[in-house]
Amino acid sequence: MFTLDQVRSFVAVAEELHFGRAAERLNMTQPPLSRQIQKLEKSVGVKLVERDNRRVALTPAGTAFLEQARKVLITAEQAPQAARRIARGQAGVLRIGFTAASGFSVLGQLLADLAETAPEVDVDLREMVTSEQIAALSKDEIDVGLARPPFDSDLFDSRLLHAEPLELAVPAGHRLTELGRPVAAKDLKNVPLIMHHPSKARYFYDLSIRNVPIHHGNVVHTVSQILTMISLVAAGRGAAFVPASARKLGIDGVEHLSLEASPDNVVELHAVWNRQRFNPALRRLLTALERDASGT
Amino acid sequence: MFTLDQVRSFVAVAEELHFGRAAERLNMTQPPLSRQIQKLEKSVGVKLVERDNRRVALTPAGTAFLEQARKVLITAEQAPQAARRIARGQAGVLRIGFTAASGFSVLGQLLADLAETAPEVDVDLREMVTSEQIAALSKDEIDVGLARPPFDSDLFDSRLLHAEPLELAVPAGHRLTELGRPVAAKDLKNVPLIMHHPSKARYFYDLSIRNVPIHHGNVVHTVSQILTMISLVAAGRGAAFVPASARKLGIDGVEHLSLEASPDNVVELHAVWNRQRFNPALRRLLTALERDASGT
DNA sequence: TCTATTGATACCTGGAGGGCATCGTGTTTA
DNA sequence: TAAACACGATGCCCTCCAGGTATCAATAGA
Repeated sequence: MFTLDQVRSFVAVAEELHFGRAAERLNMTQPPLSRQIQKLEKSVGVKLVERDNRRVALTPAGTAFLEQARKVLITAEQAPQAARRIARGQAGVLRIGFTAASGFSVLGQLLADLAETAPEVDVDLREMVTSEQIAALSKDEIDVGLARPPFDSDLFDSRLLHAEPLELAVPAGHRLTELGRPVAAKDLKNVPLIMHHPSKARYFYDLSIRNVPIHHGNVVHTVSQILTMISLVAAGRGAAFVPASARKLGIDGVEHLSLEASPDNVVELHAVWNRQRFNPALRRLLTALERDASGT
Repeated sequence: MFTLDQVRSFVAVAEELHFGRAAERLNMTQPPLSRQIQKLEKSVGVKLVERDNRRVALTPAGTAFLEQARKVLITAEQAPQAARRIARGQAGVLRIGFTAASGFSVLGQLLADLAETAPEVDVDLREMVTSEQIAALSKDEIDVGLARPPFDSDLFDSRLLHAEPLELAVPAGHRLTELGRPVAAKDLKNVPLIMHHPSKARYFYDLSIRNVPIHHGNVVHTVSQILTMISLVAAGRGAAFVPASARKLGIDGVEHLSLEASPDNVVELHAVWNRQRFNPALRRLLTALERDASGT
């Protein structure tokens, strides 16, 4: 097989139609150039350049090969460019795992920022719960997750994206809406509750019971998705603890009530990524987040 | 700049994700392969393969480069094929110069044969008189001409394509049409003649006066193209010596009469080409001609 | 803790590629 | 017509790089 240098030599000769000048252009002397062309012809198996002491011309095969040769050189020269752009994070694909809840809090703004700062980065969105995201990060199936802590900080790095309080979603016209103050634990004594699944939505489950002592007899449903909870609230099945941003969903028949202030009442959403597999486009995402944070 | 070998090495590593196995596939040992990858990364300017003692994986940039690398290899491997096909005469362009007169004798059959035996050969047709064809062959503007002898046999090789007698074209209803025998020189005593141009159509001019002693007083027009002659004959301006194949033109108002037999009365048409610039597709054309000749 | 695996490194060797000098041949010049 | 010239090919030498062997270093698993 021939080498790229031989191809370059051939193109120079084909363009100059003169070995001496071609050699000059290639910063070498004429003899090794002659030999390179001979080798190229041998490996292609065809005479490419017709030459005698006076005249250098391409054979028909040489003319055809010249076209191909240029194509080879161009592809070879362009090959590193895509790689470099991706390495700089200017292009490429960023696979983002997100929880349904993050979908109505930060995801929209985040995507808008990313599109502005790194328009050549394609985004691949996959909705999954936190535990699935962690697994996907380990298996290199996503580049970054929008998930709830805690994370194993040996394997994963993370950044706080968004913090908000839990609130109580109640059916419209519920008696608690007339309370005139934040809802306290004692107000919930006889209120039917739609609770988070203790393992599948462990983060919310833990957070809820840490803030409000639950009368387990009041729990009428156990679900794992915030959206499902809100639907059930709208259907009048009971009240539910949901992040403040769930207001943005604007579901009819649901009202959102603040809970009594507590330092523990903070729902956190983090961007998480695998320390070992840092996708350069991720840096762009983080830059976008920084701008976002400083802007707010 | 990187080499094709480095690209091949990278593709092997990317596919195996294991230096030892990749080296085996490349018929080499692992250490030089590691170095090739290092060099490639250095020349691309980007880390392409993430590796530690336990794990080999492509970086995002590496994934992008792999795609490009495969493209480079494919183009490089295909480059010689077109050249080889053309060298074998299986493809390419054949530029054919032809005289207007050959257009209605052999050209059609020749193109049909060529299309059958070498369908991938493209044909570039250019109408020109013999002298122009000779000049074009010298300047490598056509690959083969369909022309009249003589040719300088040092520079050009040729092959007889077609031989036919000269005939006399007369206006329909001309008194010679009632002769009932081939026209002889004496029959032309008072017939107005349309003659060939002595230099531009020298071949026909020489041939005509060699066969029939011309009364120069009878010459009413001097033209260089057979088609023009026939048109003038159809217009009743006089009679003209034209090759037998001119009958095929089927021009209304013209009748073709045989001339008295003579061994000199042979109009020859040759395929001519430059000995120094033999287009491989030409060999295909000649093969086609051979078949044609044996078939007739 | 010991061993197996695997990529990186050190060192050596053969071959490919480049440079210089020169040849062969065809063209131009005196 | 002979000498000078132009240009690609060839011979010879030298350098440098790719590849091989041996070994190291780091990690995972027993």
